[in-house]
Amino acid sequence: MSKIEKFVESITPRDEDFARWYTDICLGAELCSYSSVRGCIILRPYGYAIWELITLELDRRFKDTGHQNVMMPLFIPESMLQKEKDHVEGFAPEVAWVTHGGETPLTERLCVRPTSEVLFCDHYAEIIQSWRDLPKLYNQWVSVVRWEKTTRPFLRTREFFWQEGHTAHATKEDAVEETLRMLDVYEEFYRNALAIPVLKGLKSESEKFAGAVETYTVEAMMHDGKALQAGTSHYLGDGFAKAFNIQYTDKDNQLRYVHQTSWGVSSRSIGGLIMVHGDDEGLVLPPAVAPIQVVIIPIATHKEGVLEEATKLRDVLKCTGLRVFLDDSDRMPGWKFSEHEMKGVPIRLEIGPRDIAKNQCVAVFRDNREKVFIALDRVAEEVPALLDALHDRMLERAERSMRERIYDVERLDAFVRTMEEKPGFIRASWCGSAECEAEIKELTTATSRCIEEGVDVEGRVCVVCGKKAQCSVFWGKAY
RNA sequence: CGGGGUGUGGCUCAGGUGGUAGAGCGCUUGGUUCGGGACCAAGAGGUCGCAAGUUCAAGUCUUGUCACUCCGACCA
Repeated sequence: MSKIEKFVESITPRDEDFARWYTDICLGAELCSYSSVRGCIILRPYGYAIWELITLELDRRFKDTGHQNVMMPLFIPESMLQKEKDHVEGFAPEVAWVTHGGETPLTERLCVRPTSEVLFCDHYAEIIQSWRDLPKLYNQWVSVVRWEKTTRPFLRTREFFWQEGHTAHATKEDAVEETLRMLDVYEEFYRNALAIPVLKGLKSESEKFAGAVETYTVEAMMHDGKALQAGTSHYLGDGFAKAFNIQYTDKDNQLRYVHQTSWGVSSRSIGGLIMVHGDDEGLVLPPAVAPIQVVIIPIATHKEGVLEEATKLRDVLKCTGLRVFLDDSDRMPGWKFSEHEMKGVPIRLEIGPRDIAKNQCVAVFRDNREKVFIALDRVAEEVPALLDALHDRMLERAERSMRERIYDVERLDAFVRTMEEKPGFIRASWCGSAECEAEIKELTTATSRCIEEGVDVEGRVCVVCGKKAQCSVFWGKAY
């Protein structure tokens, strides 16, 4: 074993160097490659397949809630971007500009979209006239560019893939309802598709989206205790509508401004998958977004009947609609085991001469490595149920891991000490002032992740200044 | 933007004091193997990041430059 081990490709142990472990997985599981442009990645087939499944899961939910897909242009004229003041100021530092067409300088430079609020607004101003035109429930699947200085695969890339929903409503109530509805969609998606539990809530003033009235977020806790902003949903109010003159004639023949929302989830969610579920053997994927849900590994393929039985097994499983892969390459079985563990395949089925003699196969689960025998004529019924159970275990484990690492703190010194000593989130009351929030960032580098919903803080005081608390906040170091 | 590090086959790296490039892994072909990363044999593959300079001679020395990477600052 030790002689072999030397030659075996291995990844950095997770708890030795989390950042290197993360990169090792991205490359080792063949999710992505670095590209020749710093901060941009190439999504390889396996990584893209995961993204494709994520988009399918989300898109289905968007359609179910009445949304339509559109495609806006890649470029935004500078003058259009500048119409909403807060919005430009927020994005200006990280915008990429197109200045030339061929050799000819452009009369107005074009921004490569960092997000598409203004494009949607410009279009909405054109197509919305009457209350009958509302609501407009649009979404688009595109990539956007933000010229980041520090980049990491999936977590912070200069170009990333995402969906951005943009809606226009007649009233504030409708828009706020939409904002919260999509936040719930995100939460449900993260739990049921990615097996990732999230904290849901409102962002503080300093953390909210440039140009929004309110920003809601779903925040997930990674294995190292840091927070990943996993999705945001913004209530934009009528600020954009006023800047872009998006008005409609209401039933009472009065001109009114629309109220808008926007919301997005990006390819960063893949980073979340890696950092929530991965282990020292590699990626661990929840079945819903696993490009291969079941890998079949035949043992002793040169022996009579093995490949035939393995193929039969594959065909039976395919009929149940599962994504199955029969690895009949000429690699050693051990090599295949490791390879598919690295790729996070939820269930491995082994079938060899000894199994065939007993009319069974061996199932091994990626999450807990447990092994069970399944009768060949029971595979089609049992495997789907085993996958469901695997998803539930993954979610449960992630949930426990998060809950166990949220610490309640009442005083600033305890806050600082806890943040230093224990990876995870802190739950602490806050007066709502930007000064106190800044002080915590200054002392600990942690930021407010979101405001806890439905909590009565009567009688409580701010963890920093000791004045009357306005709300309970989750704090953490963030990616 | 500041500081450190690294650029040599696809990958990881070796090449004291200059003399015209090597290993392991991977890859190709054939054979034997197959229940946790096999073995044997024969092959293919490199203008040493780029550009100047010193020298009879540069992977090696000098200068410049570019890229990547780590730490910090910044950052939705």
